[in-house]
Amino acid sequence: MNKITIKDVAREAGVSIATVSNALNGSDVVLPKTREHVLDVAQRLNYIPNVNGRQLRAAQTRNIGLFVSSMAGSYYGDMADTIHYLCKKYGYELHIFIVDEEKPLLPTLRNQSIDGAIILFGVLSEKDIRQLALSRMPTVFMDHEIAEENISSVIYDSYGHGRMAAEYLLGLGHRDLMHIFGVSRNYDSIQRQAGFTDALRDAGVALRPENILIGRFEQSAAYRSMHRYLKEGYPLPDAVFAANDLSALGCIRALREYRIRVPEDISIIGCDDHLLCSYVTPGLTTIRTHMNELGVEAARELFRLIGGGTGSVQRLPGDIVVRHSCAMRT
Amino acid sequence: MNKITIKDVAREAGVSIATVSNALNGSDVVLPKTREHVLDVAQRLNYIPNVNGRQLRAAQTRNIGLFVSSMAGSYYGDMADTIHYLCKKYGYELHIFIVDEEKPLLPTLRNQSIDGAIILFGVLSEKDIRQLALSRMPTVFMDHEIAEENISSVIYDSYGHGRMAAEYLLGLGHRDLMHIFGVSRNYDSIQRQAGFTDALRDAGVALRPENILIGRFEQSAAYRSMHRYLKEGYPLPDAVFAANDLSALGCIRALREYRIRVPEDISIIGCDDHLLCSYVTPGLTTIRTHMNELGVEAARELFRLIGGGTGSVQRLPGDIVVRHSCAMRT
DNA sequence: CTGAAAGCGCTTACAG
DNA sequence: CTGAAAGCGCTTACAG
Repeated sequence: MNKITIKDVAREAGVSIATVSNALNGSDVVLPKTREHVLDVAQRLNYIPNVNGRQLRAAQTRNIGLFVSSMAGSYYGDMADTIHYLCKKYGYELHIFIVDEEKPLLPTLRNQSIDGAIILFGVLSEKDIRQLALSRMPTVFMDHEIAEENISSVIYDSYGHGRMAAEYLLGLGHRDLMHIFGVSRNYDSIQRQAGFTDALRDAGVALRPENILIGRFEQSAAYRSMHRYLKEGYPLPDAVFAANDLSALGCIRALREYRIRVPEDISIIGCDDHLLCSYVTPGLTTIRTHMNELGVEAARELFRLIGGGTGSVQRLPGDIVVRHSCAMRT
Repeated sequence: MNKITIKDVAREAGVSIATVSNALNGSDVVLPKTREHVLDVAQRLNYIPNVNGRQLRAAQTRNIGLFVSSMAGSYYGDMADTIHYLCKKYGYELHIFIVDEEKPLLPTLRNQSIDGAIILFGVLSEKDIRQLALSRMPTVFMDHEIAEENISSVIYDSYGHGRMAAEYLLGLGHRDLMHIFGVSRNYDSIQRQAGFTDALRDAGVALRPENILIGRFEQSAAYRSMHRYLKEGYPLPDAVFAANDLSALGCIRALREYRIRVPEDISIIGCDDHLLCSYVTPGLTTIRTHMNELGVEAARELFRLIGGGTGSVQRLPGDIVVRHSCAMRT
């Protein structure tokens, strides 16, 4: 068990630990010759600085924390890579944490092992937020809207996505619409539905209350909801806006079992532009939400905050990717 | 900037910092009454223990590190969730790090901010491995075979996967086979190819050298290789074993452009059982590698090592998921 | 049961 | 340019 510390290096090199520290940290006060010697010894002893010792004393950690609810399903993976890439570019390490809903997030956030945080998902109470604001820890939220001195959010324009879907379907001549809703307390879900229903209302088009199904952003839940809907004999709508692509696919699966053709009998538009969209048949028309750009903007925003900038809210617009799951009303 | 330390709590509660520490850590030496009082004060002051202070002193960190090359593409995301779940169950925190190929991995590993590591991907030199062995840090590798006192590996039986694919295709009557290779220095790639070619050799079936194409585990690379193969007018093989599902899909895309039908004209088997397999048409027959179980086993193995167990090598067998991309030779 | 004190490994003014 | 010393926030023997 060779636990080499700065002391060992100092002794071996015949200098003080202060000099070792200075040499190692590239401080230019130390004589080049001394420096090289220290570096040599450190290398030879396989010296690895202890982060805890360093961080206990140092003002900054050069670590960024990324907090995610889950890494599954290819949603956040790409984004994590993107954020990691940017952190590296700015000279920071990225630590990814999967958030445990039962465990308070705040302690980890305020641990002072990180200089800033990007929260892709995390439940914080009002009180937590107030504390976070007081702590001055630069933080970027991606799961809802908030702005404080040291807190920004970089989010999807989910309200806009909802409107966009509605307007696209209306433009194809559809009038009897349906929405596959996501998750009740999810900000994007709520916003997408709001945008969708507002656009219908603005166009003077009624939405049957039974035409809002629960999809929970999952294939299976959307499948079950749609299946039940058809089984109970409700009239088939003209078109469906699903809160995400997976639930659109679940919906299509149920329709297929009833021999209802997409897009001949019903049009479907999803949201996200998931990898699957271009693989399935028919290709799924969807709203591209630019997930990676969201990651890029979040990282940039975090570094702006770390650099002393003040919090703001940023919304990323989406656009429609037309494939083959929507058709003009005949 | 309210940075509350154990000192503040001690002062406010009118006790020593030792007592605060004991109260907070649930040590039963402290009088219940004192304990509650301290806990109250800590709560009121929003005290959050500093991890660095603690870890500098404490023997264990209760942290596990997971090292991944990339989180993109839905490969490792599910596994990360699985491992996180198990860590939680064992009372450990999981820190996920995306490995930077240019940056030495060893320092992070030996940081002593973690009690153990699972390495899904990481380049370590012979010397690094020796040091790792000396450091006694419990470590589980998933990207190649290795066993030391404190080091285990839990890996796919990739050689077996290759054999399995070959035997399945031979069993369908195919004799002119092709392999879409993955990445040259990847352990699983090499093993899959070895298993495949050994099985052919054992069956006395020749493999044309030009029938090993480069797929790099990617759709696009496999597409390009297959496209070039067809363009140059080589005879169409009976069946293809692709090193993973994505490259199988790239291969299919190229075939489709040449109006070659799967499985009527050519059979294709992939590897992994990626989410996509059941979505594409035709459904992709593949070798299920049980990625999640691999994660489960890796975590279990790590905790066994942490508990004092000694290193071993564990291989997970795969099995064939039959869909619609392979047919009997007619 | 409680507290004074040492020490974990490091950085950073401050002397020299 | 170099070193002695203080101190970051905590835990843990050790006295009392």
